[in-house]
Amino acid sequence: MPELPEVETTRRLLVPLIVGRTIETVTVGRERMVRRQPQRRDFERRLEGRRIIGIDRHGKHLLVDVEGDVTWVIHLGMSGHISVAAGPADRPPHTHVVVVLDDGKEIRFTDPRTFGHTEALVAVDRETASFIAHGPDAFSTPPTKEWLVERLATRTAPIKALLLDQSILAGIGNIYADEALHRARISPHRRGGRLSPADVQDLLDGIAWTLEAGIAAGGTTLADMAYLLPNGRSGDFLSELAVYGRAGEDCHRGDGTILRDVIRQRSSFWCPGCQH
DNA sequence: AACGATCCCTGTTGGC
DNA sequence: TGCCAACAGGGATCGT
Repeated sequence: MPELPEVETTRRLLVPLIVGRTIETVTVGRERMVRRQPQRRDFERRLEGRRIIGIDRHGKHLLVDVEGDVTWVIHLGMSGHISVAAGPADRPPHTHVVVVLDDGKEIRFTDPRTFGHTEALVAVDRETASFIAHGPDAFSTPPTKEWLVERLATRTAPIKALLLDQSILAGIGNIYADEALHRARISPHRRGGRLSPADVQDLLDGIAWTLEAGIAAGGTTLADMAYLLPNGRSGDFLSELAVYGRAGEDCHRGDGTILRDVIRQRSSFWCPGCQH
C-alpha cells in the first residue's frame, strides 16, 4: 500500500512525464474521489488550461504545483496508483480521474478501494485544509531527537500507533512503522512517553534507514497490489521486509520468531527476541 | 486532550 | 470445487 517510499517513487517517475505540460481536460468518473474539495465543481476548472510547474510531496500526499497558485493534491489511499498512458485505450478498471495533457498523453488515477482522494486547492484552501496539516515529513525533513522526545513525552499510546499518526510524523504507514521499529529494536507496544532519548534516536535512525531502503528499492508492492508505479512496474522492497507479513518466520537476527499482534485494529509484526 | 473503536470500500484469501 | 465471511488499511469521525 502506498506509504512515503511508494509516493516518492511515484513522484520521481511522474516528474519527467508531466512537468512542463499543460492540462487540457479533466474528467472525474467517480465523485467520491474529490470529496475533500471545498467546492466540488472547482476541481476541473482550476486545472484545465494550466501548466504543471513541478511536483512536491508531503508525507503521503503528492502536491502537483500548477500555474495560477493551484495545488493539485493526490492521496493514493491504500489501493491507488497513478499511470501515464499515450491515449484513452485500455484504461484499467477503477480509473476514476483522467487528466489529458497537451502532448496527448493522459494521467490516470486508478483506485479500486477508493480510499484515495484528489483536490485542486488554491492558497487559501491549503491554509485551512486540515487533511494536509501534517507533522514534518519523515524522510525529507525529519525532526531532531529533542523535538520528537518532547512530542512523545505526554503520550501513553503504543509507539506503533503514534508512528501512524500523521500529525506527529508524516508519511509512515503500517509496513514501514513495523520495519522501522524492528530496525530500532523497539517493541511496538512500548508507550510513546516511555521511550528514552536514546530510544528516540534509534527510532529516528530506524525510520531514516527504512525509508531510504524503501525508496532505493522503488517501494513495496504487495501480492494483491498490481500496477503500483506509473511505469507499470512493481516495487522491490517486499523481499527486503524483515518483519511485515512474516508471522511465524524466524527473525533474521536469529533472536526469535516473528509475531503478529493487533494494535489499534492494525496488524503489527515484530520480534520479541530483539525488540524490547 | 488523547485514546480507541468504527466506518468507508472492493479485491483477495481462507475456511468449510 | 464453490461459496461467503473475513481481511487488508489511511484517515475521518465519534464516544469515552
